[in-house]
Amino acid sequence: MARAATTSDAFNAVAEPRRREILNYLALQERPVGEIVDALEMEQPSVSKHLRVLKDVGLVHARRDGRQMFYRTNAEAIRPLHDWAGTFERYWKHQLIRVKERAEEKSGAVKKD
Amino acid sequence: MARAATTSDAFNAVAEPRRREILNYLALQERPVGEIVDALEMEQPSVSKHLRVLKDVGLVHARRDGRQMFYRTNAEAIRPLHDWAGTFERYWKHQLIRVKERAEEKSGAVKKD
DNA sequence: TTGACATATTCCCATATAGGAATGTATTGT
DNA sequence: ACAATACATTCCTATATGGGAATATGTCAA
Repeated sequence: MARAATTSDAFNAVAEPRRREILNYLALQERPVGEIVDALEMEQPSVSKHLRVLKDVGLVHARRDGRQMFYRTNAEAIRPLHDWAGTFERYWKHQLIRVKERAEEKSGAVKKD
Repeated sequence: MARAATTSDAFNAVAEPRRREILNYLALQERPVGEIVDALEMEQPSVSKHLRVLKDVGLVHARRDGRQMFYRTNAEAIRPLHDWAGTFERYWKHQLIRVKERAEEKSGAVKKD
């Protein structure tokens, strides 16, 4: 079997750097495709294709206004990713504590703040 | 150009569901490959290959003990992902506030708690 | 050294891109 | 209706898988 489709979920969709750039840009406010093309200096078809992927997994919402299509980031869809990564927070905090403890042992100092 | 390599960064590496399972499992404590195989019911070569990818991007650390290789999650490497997703936190909070406000408008109730 | 155990790597293949080029579609102005 | 504008989709191709099977490598025990 090949790799999972980028359209399968948010994890795969944000694995692409350009798509993260688009999400960052659209988080500030909704924008028509043309502005994304100009701002991020990407080819228009490329932007449309990335937006299609993002829309399919629910990471962006689209609204038509005349000839333009306005897109905006649906931050809510990024939460599962944040939550998953967050489950490791206690582990990296523990690691930092251990690093700090070792540093204090080495220095021989007993800080009391 | 094809899709970016899974070894290019943590984002690509965790896009694979089985690799997230492995990271979850190894976060609790270090484990030899054989236990991962048994616990997650995956083929041994498959586990070794996923571990290789995870190690290449720094998401796990390995330690040899006799014939066994013990792996453990390097939570620190997951922080960039958590941080990136976290930049959207204020946006989804805003959305929740708006949803709440609309709900209150509709109900016509003025809660004072 | 030989055999067994624990992992890692290689080979093969079906599949899914991502980018570039070209083309199709929707909407507006005249 | 027709041209122009703004996007979306299709076609093509090089590339990168991820799983299964087979094999190679590393380590320990006798």
